[in-house]
Amino acid sequence: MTNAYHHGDLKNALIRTGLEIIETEGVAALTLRRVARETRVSHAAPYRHYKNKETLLVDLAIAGFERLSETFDKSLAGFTGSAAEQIACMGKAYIRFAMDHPDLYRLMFGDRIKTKTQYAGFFRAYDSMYKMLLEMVQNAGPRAAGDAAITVITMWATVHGYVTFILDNSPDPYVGSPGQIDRLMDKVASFL
Amino acid sequence: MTNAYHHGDLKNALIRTGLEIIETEGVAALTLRRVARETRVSHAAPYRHYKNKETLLVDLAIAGFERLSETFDKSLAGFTGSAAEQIACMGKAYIRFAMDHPDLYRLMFGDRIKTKTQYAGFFRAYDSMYKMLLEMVQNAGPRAAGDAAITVITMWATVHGYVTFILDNSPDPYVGSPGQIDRLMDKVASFL
DNA sequence: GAATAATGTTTACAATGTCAACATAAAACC
DNA sequence: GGTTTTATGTTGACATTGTAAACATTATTC
Repeated sequence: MTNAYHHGDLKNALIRTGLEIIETEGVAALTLRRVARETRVSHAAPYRHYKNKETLLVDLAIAGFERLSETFDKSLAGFTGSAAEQIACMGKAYIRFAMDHPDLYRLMFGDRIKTKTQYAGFFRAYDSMYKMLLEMVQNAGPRAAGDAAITVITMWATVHGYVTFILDNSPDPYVGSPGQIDRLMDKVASFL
Repeated sequence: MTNAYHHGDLKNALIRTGLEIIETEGVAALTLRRVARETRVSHAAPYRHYKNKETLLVDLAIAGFERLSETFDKSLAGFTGSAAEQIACMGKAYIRFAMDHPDLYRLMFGDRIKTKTQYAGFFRAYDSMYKMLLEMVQNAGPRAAGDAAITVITMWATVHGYVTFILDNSPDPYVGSPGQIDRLMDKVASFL
């Protein structure tokens, strides 16, 4: 397995190292050569597994979606409450995830990765999250299909926009305070 | 003025060139050396006017805020309608601006510029826009001061989040269609 | 008019993404 | 079992970039 020459599981090792760098020093510190270095491999080795830097970033973003999914599962495990309460709970979990993993979140939703839909794995991760939200809104009460879509988009846009205000900078000094998050989520839940 | 050696107005010329590059080829194509080249000046000349690349980007973002302001003025000139209609009108102008100048918008609101609040000019531009929105919401009807703030944040976050869905990629294939924009803005106006 | 400050240029450097040429281990095939 | 092929590493090279230092030229100030 772990020869001197052949690594054995380099691709996953690169992903692990990449996530580590993103979480500790941010995406700006993530260079291909550094990922290689910290995985104890030559600077060109990643090219045997990735066409270029962006395709590695795609895998890191996909890993991010998996973690976000787990966060949702945990926050909803054994949750009993109205549809609106459930949505508020998930929204808060979403915001906390973004605040805890700012650069990973940016990688998933920002413009660092261009034309994301061209990457099948990325699209799957994104789309399954959208489908989950759609289902949740539809379970909250009967409505026309088109209406559920616009409701989901509006809610998600609100939370996502708010999160980027927190992460990137805020037009208002109170952005991101716990009290404001609660009030924002109350409003979002009322979109139903 | 325009000597062979001393340019005369290099700083503004750099800003003009930078905006040109952003609008035509995007922020990824904007390198300091290229801005210098297209301004017909040596690659280190910008350093007499800017500490580093980021400080030039800050000036470009500020120019973006000025343009967005003008867009608002135009879209509201002679507008007569309810407060809700006015907000919907401005929201649509905002979305159109972002779609027309995607990379400039990203520069203004994205994470390309770190800790924006440290730049006084940037903060002023940002803050005056926030104040304007706040005033508009307060004019729509009497409400507690704290309530106006959360209302503005929610509205702005929704529109901003929606815009980044359009620019970066969309979880839903209909994101960005004219009909959807109208329906989203109806919802936003109802936040009042 | 000389000293000084402002504003250019040239040269240099380290870091980065990427490619080509080469080396070695693993797998497939006879 | 040995040979060929493929997968997966390494080394070395290159152009581009941001940035700093040293130097040149023009403006400004005393």
